[in-house]
Amino acid sequence: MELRQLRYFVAVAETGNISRAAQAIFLTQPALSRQIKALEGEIGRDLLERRANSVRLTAAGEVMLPVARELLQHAERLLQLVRGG
Amino acid sequence: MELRQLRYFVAVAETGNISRAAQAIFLTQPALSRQIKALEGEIGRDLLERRANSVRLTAAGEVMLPVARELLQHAERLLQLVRGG
DNA sequence: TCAAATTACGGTCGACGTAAGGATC
DNA sequence: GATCCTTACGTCGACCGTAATTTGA
Repeated sequence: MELRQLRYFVAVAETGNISRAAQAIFLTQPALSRQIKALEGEIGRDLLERRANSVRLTAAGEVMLPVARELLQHAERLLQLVRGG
Repeated sequence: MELRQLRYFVAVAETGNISRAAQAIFLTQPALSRQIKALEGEIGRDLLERRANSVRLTAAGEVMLPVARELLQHAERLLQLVRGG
């Protein structure tokens, strides 16, 4: 698991749509789809419930989202702290 | 910045020696040395003070170490939470 | 048929290992 | 000279984009 993948996951969760998320983070749909799959594989849980024209978070995804956001904010704070000091 | 690089940095900080850290995390000395350099480049601060037979943390490195540890623990908690739930 | 996701395939960039070089004790 | 760290160089894997396939409204 890497921060990059958490950023991807949060982007998808925020749009509820892999295509738009991909645009938002300047990536293609397949690339993003693959990374989410890889993340799910490593975690051992599905994070998205694939639907017709969109995706929804699974229970595991709902649990993950706020913690992933915290973690990314934590990483931002780390950078500010080390750079600022 | 990726979690992998933070894991590498913590390993180096814990041994005070790139060679031994590399052994501990099953990596070669050059690979580890490069990743630390890359991390320093991205952050914009030196993290290590290169000495004769070892390395020491710089001020920025000392600031970074505890936060990096927290962040990695945070990542572990995330995994446990998502897997356990 | 349209819009979304996935799978397949090829290319490119990055991380790694081996080997060589440099510095300090 | 021994033990570090770094630089150079080639390889392999990972991520990415394009194209093709699949699925559902």
